[in-house]
Amino acid sequence: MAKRVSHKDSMCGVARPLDAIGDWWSLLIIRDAFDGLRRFGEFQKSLGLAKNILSARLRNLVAHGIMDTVPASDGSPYQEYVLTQKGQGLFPLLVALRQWGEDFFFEPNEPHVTLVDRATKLPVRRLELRAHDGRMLMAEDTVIIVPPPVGERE
Amino acid sequence: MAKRVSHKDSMCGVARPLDAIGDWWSLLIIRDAFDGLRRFGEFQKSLGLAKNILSARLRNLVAHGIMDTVPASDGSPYQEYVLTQKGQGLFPLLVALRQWGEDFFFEPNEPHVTLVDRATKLPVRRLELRAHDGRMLMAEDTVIIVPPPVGERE
DNA sequence: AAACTTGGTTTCAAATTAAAACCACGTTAG
DNA sequence: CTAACGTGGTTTTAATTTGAAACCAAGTTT
Repeated sequence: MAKRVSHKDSMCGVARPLDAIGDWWSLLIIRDAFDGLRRFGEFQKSLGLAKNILSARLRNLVAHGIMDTVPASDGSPYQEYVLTQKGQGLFPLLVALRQWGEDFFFEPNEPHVTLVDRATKLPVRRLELRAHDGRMLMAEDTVIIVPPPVGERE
Repeated sequence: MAKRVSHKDSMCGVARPLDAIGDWWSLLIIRDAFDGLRRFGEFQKSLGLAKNILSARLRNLVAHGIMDTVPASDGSPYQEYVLTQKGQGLFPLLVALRQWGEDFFFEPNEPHVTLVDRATKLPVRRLELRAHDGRMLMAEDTVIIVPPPVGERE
C-alpha cells in the first residue's frame, strides 16, 4: 500500500491523497465515521468486511493522520476511531462522490438516500466550481499551472 | 473488480460509484484525460503503470461509461480514449481531492501545481457545501435521510 | 469458573497486480 | 520487397493483496 511512488519521483497533488485513501474500503469507512460510527465492531457490521482488512485499513488511516484512536467514550476498555481535522477535510470529496453517484448510478426515479441540511431538511446544493470572482467554471475553463522554479517567486 | 456487493444487497450512493472508480489508477487516468491525454501510450507514459493494468483500467472505465473509445483524430489507425458526460461529471470530485491534497499533503511553503481559471489565471475558489438557501454547511450541519418507502411518495 | 463479548492477529487459499515477454498491425527505411 | 520500428495491446508468470475462517487475549457476565 505504500510503494506506489510512480516513475516521477515526487507525487502530484492528486496522487498523494490517493495514496492515503485510494482503495475501495477507506472512503466507506470514512463515510461511516461521518455518520457517527466509532467502534471497530460498528464499522465491521456496517461494511461487512473481513476483520483483518478493517484492521489494516484503520491502521492505515491512523498512520496517515486521517483518523485517530481515542479511549472509549463510554466506560468500556476499548478504543474508538474518530476523524481528525484532516479526515474531516474529506467531507467535500464525499459529497462530490455522492452527487456524482446520484447523477449517474441511479435510474431517474430510483429512490436513494439524500444529504440534507440538518436545519431545514432540504437537500443540500450541488457542489459547484467557481472562479475567484464567482463565475461558475466547467472543467474546460480551468488549467493546471506549475509553480515557478524556486528563486523566481517574489 | 465487480463482485463487491456487500452484505447489504443494494449498494449505497457512495459505494456504487466506488465500484467504478475505486482503485488507485482510475482517478489518475481520468485526471490525465481532463488534462487532454487521449492515447494509450500517453497515459502509460504519464502514469508509468504496466500496460496490462492500463488496458484493464481503460476497459473498466469504458465498461462503466466513464470513457469512450473513438477513432483517432489524427490519421493514425488507432483509437483514442475520451471522457463521456459521466466521466466529465467527475470533475468536482477531482477538484475536491486536489484541494484536500493541497491542504494536508504539502508543507506550508512547498510548491505544488494549482488549478486556475483559464481566463484570469487566478486560482479557483474552494469548493464549499451550501444549503438550499445558500448558507455554508459543515459536515455536522447535514444528515442523510432515507427515501420514504414506495407508495408513500406523492 | 465457564461462557460470552469485543477487538483484534494469524493462517492459508484465492484473486489481483505487476513486470516482462510476446505479438499483430501498420508505417518507415533500405 | 523486406527488414526494422512504433503503437497498442495480450499472455505468462511471479509477487502482493485480499478475504474467510480460525484462533486468541482481555475484560464481563452468569
